[in-house]
Amino acid sequence: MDRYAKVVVRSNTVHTDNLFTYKVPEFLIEELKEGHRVLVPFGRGNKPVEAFVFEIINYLEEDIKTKEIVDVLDEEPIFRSEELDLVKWMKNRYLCTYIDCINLIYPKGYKLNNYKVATISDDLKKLNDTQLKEFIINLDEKYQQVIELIEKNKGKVKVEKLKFIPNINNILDRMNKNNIISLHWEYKDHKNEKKVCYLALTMEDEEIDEYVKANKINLGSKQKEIINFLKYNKDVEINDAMEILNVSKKSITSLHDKKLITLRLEDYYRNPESIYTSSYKEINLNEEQRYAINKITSEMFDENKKPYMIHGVTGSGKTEVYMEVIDYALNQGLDSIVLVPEIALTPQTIDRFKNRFGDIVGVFHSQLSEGQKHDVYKAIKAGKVRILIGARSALFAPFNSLGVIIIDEFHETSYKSEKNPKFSAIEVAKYMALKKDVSLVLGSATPSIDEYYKAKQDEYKLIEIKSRANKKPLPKIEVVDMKNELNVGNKSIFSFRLQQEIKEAIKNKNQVILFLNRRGYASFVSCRKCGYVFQCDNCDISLTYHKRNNVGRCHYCGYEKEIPKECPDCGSTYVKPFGVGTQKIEEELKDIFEDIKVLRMDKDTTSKKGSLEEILNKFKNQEAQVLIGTQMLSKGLDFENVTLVGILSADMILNFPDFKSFETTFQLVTQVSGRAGRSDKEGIVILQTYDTDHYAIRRAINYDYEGFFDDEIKIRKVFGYAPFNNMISVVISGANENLVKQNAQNMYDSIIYLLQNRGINNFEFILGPNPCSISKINQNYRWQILFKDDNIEINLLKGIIKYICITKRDVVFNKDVNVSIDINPNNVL
DNA sequence: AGCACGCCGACT
DNA sequence: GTCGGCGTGCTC
Repeated sequence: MDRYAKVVVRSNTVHTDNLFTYKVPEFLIEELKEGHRVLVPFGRGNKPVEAFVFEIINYLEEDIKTKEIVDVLDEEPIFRSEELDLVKWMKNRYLCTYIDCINLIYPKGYKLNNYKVATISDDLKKLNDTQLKEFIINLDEKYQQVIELIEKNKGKVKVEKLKFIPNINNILDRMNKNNIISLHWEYKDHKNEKKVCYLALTMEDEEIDEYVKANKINLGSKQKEIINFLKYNKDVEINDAMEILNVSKKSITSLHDKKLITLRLEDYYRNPESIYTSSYKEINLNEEQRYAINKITSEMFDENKKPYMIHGVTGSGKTEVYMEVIDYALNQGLDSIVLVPEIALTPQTIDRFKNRFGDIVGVFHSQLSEGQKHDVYKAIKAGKVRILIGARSALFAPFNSLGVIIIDEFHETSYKSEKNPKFSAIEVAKYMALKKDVSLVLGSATPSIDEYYKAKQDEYKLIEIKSRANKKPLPKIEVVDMKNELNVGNKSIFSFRLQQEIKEAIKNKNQVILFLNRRGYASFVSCRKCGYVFQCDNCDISLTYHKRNNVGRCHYCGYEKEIPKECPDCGSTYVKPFGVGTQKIEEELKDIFEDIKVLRMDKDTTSKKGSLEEILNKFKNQEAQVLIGTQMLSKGLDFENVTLVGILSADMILNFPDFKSFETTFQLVTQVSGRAGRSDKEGIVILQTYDTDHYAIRRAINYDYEGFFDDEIKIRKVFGYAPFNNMISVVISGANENLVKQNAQNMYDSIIYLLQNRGINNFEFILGPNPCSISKINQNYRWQILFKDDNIEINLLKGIIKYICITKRDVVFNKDVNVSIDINPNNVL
């Protein structure tokens, strides 16, 4: 019986984002499985490309011509059927391509390179040397050049290496047609796996000297050293040997040539103990923690269990709960995934897991190279890594028996991807939990409003932890009204109250954390006379002033320019920086408190590898009294000597033009406050704001999450925001402003037309087209249309957007504009 | 997208 | 008739 395979072809465009049907050749019928990686001829030139088998069928659904699969690329399928389902689900949910999803869940451990080659045609090969020479001499000069190059390259040359010849494609075409050369595609399948080389002697220790003598082998002193070393050390890694003995690779290969040693290649990852033994440590868990652990572990093998949401105040010991749950799972033979918001910011968490569980803890994040990712995947498949800590992409790790997924600080925006596929790790985790019966645990001190609403609707089992693990109360938050500070003549960024508390903390040898949501020195530079504001040349963004080298820097594209003394517009010298950034805080702090030691933690000081750890260690070792930082500070840092937290301006986040800004304010205030008083010392928080009456501030200072939730959910309901509606953002961008605008309008008109055809005449759920809040990034103008699934079924809405933006893309949009679809985006800038 | 192919004008 | 360049349309 005939067999056919429906495959997804590796080609990075939406135009080929379909399932293609290929005939399965006779010799592969037995072997080929769904999830296999195969090689198929694609396009008119039958270019060999990598493809992924999604389905195997034994009849053709319609009368289409098919080509045959060339070969299967790996012994085993790389995807299980549940992973294929996940790809299909994500593609549909986030309106992205198959390949976007495949790239996400399968690190490119293998690289398939294809290239076109030219060889002498079979006809010419039949000629003898003199005939050939005569034939060539009569050819066009350019033809001769090509043949020369082919012969120089041992009868075969890559077409891409001939590109320096003008009009080469035409020349090759004609030579091909005239049967002078033949053109065809070749490929190479690279395995991108890291291997380690081990050395060992080929014979017993005693025999070796005799063998050397008997065969009269000359050994250099270095070579003798290696042999002696190997007598006493078994299985030496080649790099170690080279380093310890200070020998070159040449000496080692030469010993190998003399058949005295063997070289053995093995997979890169270390061999940790693969059998897990629980290292019992007395941990004092409080009743609430124990309840949470019991609840989750007792239901681990229940079918159709709901996901859990742990709402625990800052410092409530959620990590201990996670670790106990994971420990239980391990003892039951189940593996775990722990998602953290940003791997770089959580060295403390990783340390805690490694201390407790040892070598079976793996780390995974997007900054790893493709090869490194592949190594981690292999270790997971081999059962050598059983707990994986990572950013959102760690969710797709190929565990054989996954039992637990934990998402820590799940309210963080980093769980939503900004690039294709623009997935939400929480949504995907829920999908996976449902399909695989995994225990999913979301934890946060400040749950996002939409998920908490769902918890109240019984989609989650809500577990509350209301007391801190150290039994200390949460630090008191004191509000300072900055309007009054101005009235009493304090123009400084620091209120008198905050200054007083800083003094007090330093006197008592305690530490201080100051939080400000903006890096740099000043938020913008402008001319006091004419109001000119320095802007980025590439983006619609004002430049942030960085005092050290007197430049304005764009925080979107990195553009920098020197700030002149005179206004480029009116020529006046009243050019001044406005607003405050972390740099300015540092400067002003040093003005007020002489001899104070300050550390600054923001994107500017932590961009170098290892610099974050350095800053954290310095602060931990009390080398500085004050740590100034941005958002980064809110993410789970634990310093026992911090007694004072200063929030310098809560308004900055509050006034952000986004519907989630109140939620973000509440979360940041709560999280940052939670950094104080984490050990035996009690903490205090000073919060400075101009808007003392705002409910986000009032609720936050009382740690009243429920109250904030009640206030906020009413507003969300009235305006139809999440969780009551989904929001879909379509951004059209391009270098030509008019074209972008026109295309946005074109899309709007097409959508309206389709909706009217379906009898829908109320378009209030569509906003736009409008220029984006940030109307230009990197020389690209941006227009936006926003949709809410108000009065329209989400799948109908998505179907229409998909039809316009993907299926009919070429008709609706110019090829020079870029169309980006985001389902429930983090922000709508 | 990326590739092959076909059409057309220029030039010998 | 040949060369060089560009526009077009399809991909199992």
